[in-house]
Amino acid sequence: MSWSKHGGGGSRGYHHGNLKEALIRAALELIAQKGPAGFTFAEAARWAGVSPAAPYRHFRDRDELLANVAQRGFEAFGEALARAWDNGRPDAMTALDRLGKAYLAFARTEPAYYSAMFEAGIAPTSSPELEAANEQAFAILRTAAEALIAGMSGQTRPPAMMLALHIWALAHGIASLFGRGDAARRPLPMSPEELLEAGVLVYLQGLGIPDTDATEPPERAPS
Amino acid sequence: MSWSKHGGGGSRGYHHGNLKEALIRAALELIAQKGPAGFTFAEAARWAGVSPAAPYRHFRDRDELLANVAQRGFEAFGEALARAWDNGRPDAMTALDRLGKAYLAFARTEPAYYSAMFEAGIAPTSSPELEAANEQAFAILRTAAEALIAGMSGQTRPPAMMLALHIWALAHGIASLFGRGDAARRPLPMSPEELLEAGVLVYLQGLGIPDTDATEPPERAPS
DNA sequence: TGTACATCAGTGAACGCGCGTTCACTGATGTAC
DNA sequence: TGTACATCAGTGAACGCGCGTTCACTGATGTAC
Repeated sequence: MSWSKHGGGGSRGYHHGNLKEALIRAALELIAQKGPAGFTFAEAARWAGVSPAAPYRHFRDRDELLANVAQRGFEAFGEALARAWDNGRPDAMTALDRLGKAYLAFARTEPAYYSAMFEAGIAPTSSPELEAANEQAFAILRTAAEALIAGMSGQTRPPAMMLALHIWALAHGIASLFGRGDAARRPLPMSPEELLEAGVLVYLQGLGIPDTDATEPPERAPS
Repeated sequence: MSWSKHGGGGSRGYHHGNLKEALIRAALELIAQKGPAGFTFAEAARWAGVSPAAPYRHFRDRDELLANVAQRGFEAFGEALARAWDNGRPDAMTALDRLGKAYLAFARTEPAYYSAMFEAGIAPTSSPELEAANEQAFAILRTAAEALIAGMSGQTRPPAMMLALHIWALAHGIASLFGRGDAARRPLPMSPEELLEAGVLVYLQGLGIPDTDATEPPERAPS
């Protein structure tokens, strides 16, 4: 028996047809099951229903496959963040809250991607595509940071880059310490989402956002 | 040739004398070189100059050895943090700054410990000793959080636990994204220490610390 | 102080296993004419 | 529309390797008397 063709009903003859995709999916499945360490080239091939030599037609080695997975991960991550940010609608604070939740949701529902991206020891510069995907995901955070400080005067306005890095680090810290599904998760007296939201609110408060004495009215939604 | 006896001048006969220690040190060395994944029981034994069967006298399996390494790590981590905090002398803000630097310094100078502690997939509850060491290290952060909010009135005082968790998550996020020595480090337009310090300052500002309209005088050090 | 004995800690040989990688190969697909 | 041929993608057998684990064993150490 062979599970080689998961999606679609195409017949699997001598040629697989979409082996590259199948290998990436297999890698994701294996990483999800046993972490980025417990995944081998040979097993990915077996999972795709293909001989152990076949993967070499598509990837130089295990690392190249992993880097590809990480790249896909960053692409999906960037899309999820962009969707959550939704161009800052209806206002930056509301959108930022969604962004934070989307960050944690991604880390939780796509642990395989997340660990390939951040914990597999892959250099973010190991391929131009990976680097680009990485930067594009981070760009969402930067855009959000810029929107948040847009109303501030030059005097009190903090660097957007710094703001973005702080939010990223906090979200990543919470995700990797408390937000994972596996055994390494630490117990927490609240949900990761609550912890992140509270942290970001306090932090923005420290920056003077929302700009309490600014031109725009605060216009808070009820609770 | 055999490097079996690193420290001390004891003779190595049939008995190693301190194999358990030697294996832990070997594991640290191997993890530092190749990450927590690239470390095997057999290689640790070879490193200690001992037959591949010998480690079984001291550890049930690879995971038990890893958990032991993580435990040592948390012990050393807790000590380093406690030393940096120094009971909050001369004041909580100064001590907190040292604490943050000590956190990042540990992650950077002891990457093997750090990854065994946080990235090797070991459950923090996998042994009572590990759990205790873990809690003791976190207790320092909690103590610091309590000292920081000590002067605040019950009205505005935030929960110490939350404060400690936020600082921990931010420090961990920065350490794992930007503070490592290996290839996975991401470039940063400032030092991790500066990023952390700035983040913590903004965060505390958001909480109303230092308590600008409190009873105690601010007493800021120059610069 | 010496001896007998129990316990401890490491030996070394052996096993089965899965991995990474290579190789000449072959079935399938696409394309020029 | 058909045929010849080049290229592509996967085969399957083979290799050397290091790992984890076991086993009966043996040298070293400690202790009772």
